[in-house]
Amino acid sequence: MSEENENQTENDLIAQRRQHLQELREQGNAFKNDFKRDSLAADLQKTHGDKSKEELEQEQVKVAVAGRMMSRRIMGKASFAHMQDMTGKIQLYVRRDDLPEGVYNTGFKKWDVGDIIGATGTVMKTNKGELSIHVDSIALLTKSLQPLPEKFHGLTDQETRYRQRYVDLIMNEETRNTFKIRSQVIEFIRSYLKNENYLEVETPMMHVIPGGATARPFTTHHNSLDMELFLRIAPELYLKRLVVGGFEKVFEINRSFRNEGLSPRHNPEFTMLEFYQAYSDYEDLMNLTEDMLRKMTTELFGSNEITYQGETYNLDQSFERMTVVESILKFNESINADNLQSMDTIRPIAEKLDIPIEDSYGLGKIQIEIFEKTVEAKLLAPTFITQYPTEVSPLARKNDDDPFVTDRFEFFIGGREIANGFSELNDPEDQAERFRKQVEEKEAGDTEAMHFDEDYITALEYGMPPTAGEGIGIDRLVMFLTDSPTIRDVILFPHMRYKN
RNA sequence: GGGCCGUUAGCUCAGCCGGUAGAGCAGUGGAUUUUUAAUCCAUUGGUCGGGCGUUCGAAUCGCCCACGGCCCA
Repeated sequence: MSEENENQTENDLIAQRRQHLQELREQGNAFKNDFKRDSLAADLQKTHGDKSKEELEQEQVKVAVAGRMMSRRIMGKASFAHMQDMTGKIQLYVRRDDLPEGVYNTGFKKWDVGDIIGATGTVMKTNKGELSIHVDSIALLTKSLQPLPEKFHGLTDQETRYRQRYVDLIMNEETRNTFKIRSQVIEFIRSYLKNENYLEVETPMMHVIPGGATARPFTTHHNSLDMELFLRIAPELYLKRLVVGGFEKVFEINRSFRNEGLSPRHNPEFTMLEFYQAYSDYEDLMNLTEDMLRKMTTELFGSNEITYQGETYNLDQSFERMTVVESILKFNESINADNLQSMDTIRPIAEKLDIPIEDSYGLGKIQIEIFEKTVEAKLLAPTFITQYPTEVSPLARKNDDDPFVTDRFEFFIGGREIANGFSELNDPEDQAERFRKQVEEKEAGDTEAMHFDEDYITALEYGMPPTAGEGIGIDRLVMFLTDSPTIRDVILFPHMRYKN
């Protein structure tokens, strides 16, 4: 395509900027990298924001700043521009007669909003009281060819925000803030667990046998080994191998992958914290979870009150705890406890709720279906649900008094599952039996059922100390903490369909 | 996978009982030495998501497709 054609098919605004870039190229290196800044916008606001106009005139503080020009108001021989760096914005006051000859008219006035610039000058305050920099030298560092969204409404189109996150980040402070909080959440968890003597580890992302959860995996292929591999659906079985190995407290924060539909709560790759500690049980982990979340909100927000989608949640009060069965009874007045205890009586309940019952479903599975349909979304206040049926918990330790259930909990807040933890099953023979059941279900057509992992059984046969483990969905936790309605708002580059 | 809604200028949006596309911001030219959604005058800019159909005529009506959003599975 000739340059002429290219310009014809290209938007006028871009063509114009390309022309500007061409002129810069003719003057020398158009992508110079010789400007050093010494100050950041937020630091300047913090250090000088409270000073008076007169004080600043006295002090004559010289600074060098750099960033993206976000707006510009030309008023003849003087102009105001806002420049944004990684910490925030600062206003520049640019006067023709304070700059070297020609810079103002043939340089500054021809630059575009969105360009990356560097400026030196003196910290000042305008008559209206805005901290600014009275510029004495200014340079264009990087030409921006793409026009930015409008200054007032900004970028609101969700699709563009996800597909071109860089534009979203340039334009929306809220977005920047969400991802800063995400980073802080992860940083907090690391320091909390390290403080508890945990060791951070990395385990394989590519599994020969996908395990640790019931979900469909992505498959891939290793060329030189000519073998099928699976992207991990959970790190669980590897982390417990490490506990066998003597790392009695381990955690991993990283991606897992599940081959399922997209939704406001599901992204095919998502981030989980999993942690395991020996000589502990699931109650210890409930206590730890409660403590960790409370300290997290205190440290990050200075408060334990979180507002999510219009509801306020207080994490100060101790979190509610109830069993699966108790919760079903609580939210279904028409159901009584006995009805949940036999196939004959639970079937009609499930049918009434339009829950399709597969032949392979046992009592426990049907209980969980009823729970998911009638309870989950109503668990707004922070709540631990405990005693999950053994049938749906193939890696969890059976309860000593009632082997129908396991010593397992899930944590809910705002009607969403955030965490899942249990006393780990460390009886290798029981575990082998559970795997066999999973394989039966897989053979009966359940694509999400687990494989039999022989090496994992071997590991347990060496002896895993009594251990409790938990997984926390980082994306969902961050959604809650940042008041984000969809998981896409907390993942920098969420998965999108290919768009031509 | 199913239902509903959306896709119009770079951005944010009008126009949708069919009559040949508009506004604000951005851009361009001009005025302006403390503005801040700066202001004032003038002005450029569109395969109306894609395709097929109905019609003398489609941004507008119908069908199909793509992408997105919400709800359900």
